[in-house]
Amino acid sequence: MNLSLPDQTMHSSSESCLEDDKPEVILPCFRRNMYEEPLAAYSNGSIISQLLRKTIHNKRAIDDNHFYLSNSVAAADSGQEDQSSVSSKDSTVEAISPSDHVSTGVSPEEDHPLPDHLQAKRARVENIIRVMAGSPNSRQHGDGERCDTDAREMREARESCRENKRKQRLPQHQEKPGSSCNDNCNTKEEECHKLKEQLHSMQRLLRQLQEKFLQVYSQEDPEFVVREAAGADSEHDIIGKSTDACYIKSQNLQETLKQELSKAVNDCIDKVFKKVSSSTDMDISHQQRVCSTPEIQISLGADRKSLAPDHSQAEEISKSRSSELCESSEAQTSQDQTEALSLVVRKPPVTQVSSVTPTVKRPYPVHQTPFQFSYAPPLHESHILEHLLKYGPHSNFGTLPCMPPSMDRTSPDSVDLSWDAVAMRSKVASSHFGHHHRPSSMGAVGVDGLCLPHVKMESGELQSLAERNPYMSLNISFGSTIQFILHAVKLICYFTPSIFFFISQFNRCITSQLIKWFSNFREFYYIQMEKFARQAIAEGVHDVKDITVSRDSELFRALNMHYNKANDFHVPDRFLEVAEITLHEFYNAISATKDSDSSWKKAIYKVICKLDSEIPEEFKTSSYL
DNA sequence: ACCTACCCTG
DNA sequence: CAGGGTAGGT
Repeated sequence: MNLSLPDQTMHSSSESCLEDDKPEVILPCFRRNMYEEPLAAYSNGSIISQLLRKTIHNKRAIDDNHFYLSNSVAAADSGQEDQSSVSSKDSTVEAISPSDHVSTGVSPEEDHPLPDHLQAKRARVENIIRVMAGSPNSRQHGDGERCDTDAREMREARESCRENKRKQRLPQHQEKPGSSCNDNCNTKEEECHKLKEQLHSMQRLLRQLQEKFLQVYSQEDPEFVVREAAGADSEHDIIGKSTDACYIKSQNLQETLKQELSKAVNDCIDKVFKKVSSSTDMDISHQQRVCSTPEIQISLGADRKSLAPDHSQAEEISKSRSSELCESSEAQTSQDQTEALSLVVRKPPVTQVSSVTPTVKRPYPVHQTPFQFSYAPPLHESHILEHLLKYGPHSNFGTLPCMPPSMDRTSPDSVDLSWDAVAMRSKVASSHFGHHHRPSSMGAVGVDGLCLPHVKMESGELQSLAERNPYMSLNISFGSTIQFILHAVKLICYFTPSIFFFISQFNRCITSQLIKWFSNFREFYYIQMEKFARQAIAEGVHDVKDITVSRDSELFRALNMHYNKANDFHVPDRFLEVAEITLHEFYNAISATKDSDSSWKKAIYKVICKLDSEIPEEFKTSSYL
């Protein structure tokens, strides 16, 4: 833990790290996309429908594990080909994204009028979006910088909301008359934020999808690109008259995507390392060594087709979601992070591990690798780091090896929140972490893998560390994960050595959290001591020697209930001794009326802190956690 | 100015 | 257990 760093530097680094959205980094590869201009021209309300219309309806892509995307696509699908499912769709979509209901002139829904309640809902959503469009913060999308600014402003607005909440809790009674209005405003504002973020997410997500589809079709059917480039007419042709053809193509889409993505894997890795090695002489041999560890070689040597099709696609979708839905997921939960970061790392179920391990023995690039090492500055360190953490250096950080599928779904939240939380706040919502059962992909990485001193560790050391510590050795692929992340971190440092400050901020927040916890524990301890000391005095105990602390003592039970509720830890005898001494100190001080002094406890603290014991080694590792 | 302990509140 | 105010130390 490094607490001696310049705060201002760290703050500036970390804050900008976390407050920036990164469409600029994510999307450079899309700039050549012919969809870029139409995207920018679409209104807020129409863009989703337009994009969805362009998107090939691949029902196989609809995976329950990816509810967000599935609902988006399902909405379009059902609108076109299965009106009977409208009502069920509505119930599903309602809580997901209002964007799904927003349509334009080409919407098939026009041909099939919606039920009244759906129309009302649609009108409501459209109205909200119109309000957003008219707000000062609202802008047309398709411009990365603007998205960036929007996201930042939304965060600021959320912070402002949070600030308002905080102020409302203050005993300032003058706010009473307007409190309900404030609540309404805040609620509405939050709703707008949610919608806005969801829109952004959907736009980016769909843009990625378009890019992928475009590439696929450009190879399978060069005319497709020509038709697409021809403009709206050809688009209508594809969407309307040629829908069947699209569907037929969609049958092969999954396989094609898989193949294309797989083909890109080795090429990208090779290119990246060639570029890196040619651009620097920094320890590149080591990095290559890291990337060619036997474990990784196994994966490299594996047949690309060995990637299960479903998994491959799921991975693809997951990747998209990983990046696109960070903000929206956070917005959907609409919760401040109020719970402590789980520092205890637990093993995920083995079955879950095995199901995802094959995909993450190594980074998986895709054609549209948003992060390119040749991409010129200005890239803020936070861009790179966040992107790496979201995508990995080759766009696949969303499927970390030690993340079971269930966590995979929440990975965007987890990743994003991890960094957000640790840098902005010192706490992380447990809901995002699977209620403390979250595997340690980020926990261990954040605390250990990215801690700068640890970065210097060789991968072998990390592996052995993982093996020694059962709370770190989550599964067999933990080592490769660490290697992967270690590698990513090193590469980050090529661009931004000052990432160190971000890491420092991370540690600072972790430290602050720990300080708070220990402070609370300590507080409870001394409160109990004072309480029982006064109780003894009140009960007429005259001799301090009459006050003892044993395992049967009420004091001990109270403390044990607090620290060791499950009673699964054998409290050392030494604690009883120290507790008794503490009690005596309090008794004596109170008896001597020293408690009239405001700092009378400090003398006791001084005495007690000298009695502290060494923490046993085994306790530090795992077995008592 | 910054950090921390202490204290209080919810 | 967390958040926040305050006081005191550096």
